[in-house]
Amino acid sequence: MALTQDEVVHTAVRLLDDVGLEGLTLRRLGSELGVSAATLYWHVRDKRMLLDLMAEAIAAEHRSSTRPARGQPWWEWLSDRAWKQYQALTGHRDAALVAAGNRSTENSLPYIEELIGSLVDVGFPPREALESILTVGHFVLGSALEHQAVAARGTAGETDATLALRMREATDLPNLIAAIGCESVLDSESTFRHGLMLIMAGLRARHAELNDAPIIRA
Amino acid sequence: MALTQDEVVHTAVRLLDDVGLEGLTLRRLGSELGVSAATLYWHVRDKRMLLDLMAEAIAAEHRSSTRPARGQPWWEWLSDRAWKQYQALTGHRDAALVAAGNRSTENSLPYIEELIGSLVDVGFPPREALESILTVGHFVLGSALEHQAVAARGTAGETDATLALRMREATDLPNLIAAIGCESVLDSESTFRHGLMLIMAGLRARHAELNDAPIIRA
DNA sequence: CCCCTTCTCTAACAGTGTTAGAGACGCTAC
DNA sequence: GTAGCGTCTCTAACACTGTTAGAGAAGGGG
Repeated sequence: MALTQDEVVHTAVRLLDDVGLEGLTLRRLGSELGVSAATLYWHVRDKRMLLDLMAEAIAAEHRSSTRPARGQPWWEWLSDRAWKQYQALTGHRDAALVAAGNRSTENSLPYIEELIGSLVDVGFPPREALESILTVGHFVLGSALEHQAVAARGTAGETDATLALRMREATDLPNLIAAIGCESVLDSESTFRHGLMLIMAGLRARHAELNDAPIIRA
Repeated sequence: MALTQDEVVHTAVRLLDDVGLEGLTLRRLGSELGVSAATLYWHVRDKRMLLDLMAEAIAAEHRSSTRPARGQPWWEWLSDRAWKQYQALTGHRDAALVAAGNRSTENSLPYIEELIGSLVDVGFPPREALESILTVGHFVLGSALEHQAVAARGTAGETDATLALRMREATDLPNLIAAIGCESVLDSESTFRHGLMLIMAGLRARHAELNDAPIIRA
């Protein structure tokens, strides 16, 4: 049976997990598919386009529950969406880097439309809803990027442990040492959750400012 | 006079502004310095290391006022730091991408130490101060990345205007259209400011929770 | 049967990061 | 002065990359 674009994209994602972004070469992907590298150009215009499709496939993995469940507070729902997005990005090796260079196609627009709708429904003006969703998205991307940069640093170069050790020896970084504490190293997941909490707190404050104040409400 | 590493890094940054990350090749950089490509390997171990040094040089551009001015609220000071960092990243072409792939050296540790110190001084526990600063950093990186991705999309491929136009024709994206409004396109600077405002609001709420409540409550 | 679309191939091109090894420059020690 | 030595730069090449031109196999419809 003839090779299809979906097949190319999906085995490209699987190959990315194995060999990382640097190892993802068209010849390698071709041999994975039992096909020459040139053949891939029949299914995909560019390597750039392939990466775009990959980024979209990864982002679409966890796209669900585009509306809050019944009785679920909107901030919990939004937090959950951000968390899923973060998981999708950190779940595949170097996926954040792929998404970073990505020029997003317009396939994500309906999804964003639904997100905005949910925030508009609870009282945010459309413009502000969009800006807030973008804010969450930027935070997610930056966090995933940093998470994977740390991971990449671990494989090659000096590990985090030695870095932490050197810090402990330095007496001129008291606050940093106090921040990391006795635990070996700061894990990026708790940092992500903290940041998400901050943004949600800001969003709720803003929501109260917008909706409670004008309408005299108890 | 012999070439120095600083010279290499700085003309590399200048070259990046001209030709972008894709155009930044070692041979091109060499010819810019009147030197062969192989020579650069005397001053720099890798291309990866060169990029790391460039990212650090760019990040260090706007590093100043590591403490709030007298009488300046801490959140305004922190906002300003984030804004300067954002400017440094968006001020150089593709700088966010360079910073994204960067394995950060430890030169930034003293800077982070000072930032934490300023937040600890106003009553944040060290751990939370660090996580909050990282949160701001991730948001800045993600925002800069998206800003430059949009810019790159503008040069090659279909422009934002046509994209916006197509959206306007679609009747199934009412909220998105309402969000963008009659203005041509959403500018990333105002989105950044909005996100920053959200994080600062969250931070202030958390600050109140930490410092005011315990006195009254427990 | 022949044409035509769809898919895949081989061969090559221009360019990349990177390395080995050979020099040129300037300083210091005899 | 000159021999030696570290510092810096060169040429030539290697292995690889994305990408393209053009040739060919497979199979269905006139």
